[in-house]
Amino acid sequence: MNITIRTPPDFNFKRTAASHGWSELLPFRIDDKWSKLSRVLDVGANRKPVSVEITGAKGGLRVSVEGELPPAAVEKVRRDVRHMLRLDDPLGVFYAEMAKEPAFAWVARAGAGRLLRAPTVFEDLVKTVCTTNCSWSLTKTMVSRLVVNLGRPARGGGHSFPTAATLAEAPLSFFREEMRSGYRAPYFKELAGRVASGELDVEGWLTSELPTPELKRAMKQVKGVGDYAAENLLKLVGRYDVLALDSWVRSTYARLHNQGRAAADKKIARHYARFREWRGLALWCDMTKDWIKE
DNA sequence: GCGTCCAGGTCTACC
DNA sequence: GGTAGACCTGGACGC
Repeated sequence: MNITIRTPPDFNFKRTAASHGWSELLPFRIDDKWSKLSRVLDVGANRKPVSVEITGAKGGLRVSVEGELPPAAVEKVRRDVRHMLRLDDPLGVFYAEMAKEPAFAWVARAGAGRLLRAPTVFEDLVKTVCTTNCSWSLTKTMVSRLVVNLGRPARGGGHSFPTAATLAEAPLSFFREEMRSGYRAPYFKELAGRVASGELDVEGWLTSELPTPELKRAMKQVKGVGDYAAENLLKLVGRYDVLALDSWVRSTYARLHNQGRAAADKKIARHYARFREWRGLALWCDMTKDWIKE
């Protein structure tokens, strides 16, 4: 069956699907042209997960699912797709700010700035820890092993992202010997236990009223989450007054704005400071401008 | 084939 | 509060 989802006028499917590396991490998949985003979604504890294919259509999205789904499951798919592709994020003020500067005016024209995210903060959190202190290829390998081994098989192929409860039940040896996550293994085990027991409400970060520095402090209470990981997560919950500097951003900044020489973090911060609460998003758009030709 | 470096960093101990 | 050293893994690179 096909589900149609209306999108805002400034929405750009390709820019969103390819906004950062998440589309390459299971249970997401992206085609070579960045025109079809696939994803396995949970549609209820008593139903098999479903594999959906999302493509851009005029004025909206087409979400294809194998077979038919009951109304409640259709509603869950709609909700997840809207959340993942940030369809309800208010970016009008951001685009107005970007349009004021010639070097950033393309952002509003292109409809860039929607950062793809998972249906749950828990998944984004686990994946973010998988990006730290390793190559991108190792990140993909660790996430794939986690999803394939612990995720539920889906109708239409693939596996869902495992829940915190599933991770909590897995032995520490799984994270070490199967996932091969190295020193991160006890971090995942501890995090999953805290989330599954209800001690830690990471989904609440989406609607938290804490000021960003306090929310960042709360995020850093999770083992394996430092400055970069917390700031990356902040962007994924809609806070852009942080930069999330990592080695890739630093080297890209050096190439684009510093004649190939390494720049101090303070210099990078100064470069984007004028964008205030949008500086993190302005930086990311700047770094990824050439990923897609206008 | 082997050793070294380092990648989309973080933690701990120590000062 | 700032910093050195340790930490898993695996791909790239030099020899």
